[in-house]
Amino acid sequence: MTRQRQAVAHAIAAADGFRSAQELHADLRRAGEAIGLTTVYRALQALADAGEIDALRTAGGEAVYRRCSAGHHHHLVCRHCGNTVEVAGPAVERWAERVAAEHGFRDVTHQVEVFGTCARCSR
Amino acid sequence: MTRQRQAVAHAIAAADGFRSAQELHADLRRAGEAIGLTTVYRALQALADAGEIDALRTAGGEAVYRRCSAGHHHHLVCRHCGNTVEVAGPAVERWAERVAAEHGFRDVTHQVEVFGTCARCSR
DNA sequence: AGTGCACATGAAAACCATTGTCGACTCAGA
DNA sequence: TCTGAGTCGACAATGGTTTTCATGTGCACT
Ligand SMILES: [Zn+2]
Ligand SMILES: [Zn+2]
Ligand SMILES: [Zn+2]
Ligand SMILES: [Zn+2]
Repeated sequence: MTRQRQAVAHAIAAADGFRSAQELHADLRRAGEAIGLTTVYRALQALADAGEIDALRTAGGEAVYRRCSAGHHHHLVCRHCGNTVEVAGPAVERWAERVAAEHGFRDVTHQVEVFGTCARCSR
Repeated sequence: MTRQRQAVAHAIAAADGFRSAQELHADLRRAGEAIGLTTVYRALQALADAGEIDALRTAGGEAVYRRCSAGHHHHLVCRHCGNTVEVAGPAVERWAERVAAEHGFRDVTHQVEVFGTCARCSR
């Protein structure tokens, strides 16, 4: 683990909610870290491959990342401020398994995201 | 509705599963339709805005579209052949509403996709 | 310290889906 | 036929991401 990768891992761990590669790069530079944009992309990809962070794509096509506790769970995301709540969904897990089995599908995975306006932003 | 938009609507209706704008454009050209790529993008966007097709983004950042029956539902997608089954999910709807309400979120939407290997592809 | 080597870095260039521009075209209505 | 609103599409621009490649760095072994 190099200094740069540690810096990226730390930056994403310190951030709340979503951060794009470019934002993280700007954050790190602002904090005085000497790191290239390419390296940030590579570090994020490595972290995502290792399952230590979660990656998804915005409607605009930008990849965004977030730190993510271990274990399977889903997210409730404020579409205004990006604030994210991790939620468990046993009902969804069972539903996904059942509906897949009914249609003969195997090796099932699923993707569930709930978007809304959080209490703070709707005030 | 112009000839070009009809062609796009027809092409996506005839296709099974996902198709990107560029693929549809290639399909149409191959079929002898004189249509520009820009127009395909605009037609797809119009159809998506009208709720007549479903849009989502691949992991590679490409936007893909599929014909989609009216009404709210989710999809069970074969990750090998792209074969798609529309499924209703009342249990998921309720779960999403409840979990959002518990955290004070409003104006809730959700995105649920189930991926697996279909019966034909797992043989 | 010196050498060798595998791997990480990062600036710049390439990539590529998507969007903007703008002149040409279509067609309905006056 | 004139007019105007709307559509089309070749081309250029945009912008996030990936690739390239020359350089740097950590590390084992002497
Ligand atoms: Zn919020
Ligand atoms: Zn789940
Ligand atoms: Zn299949
Ligand atoms: Zn639903």
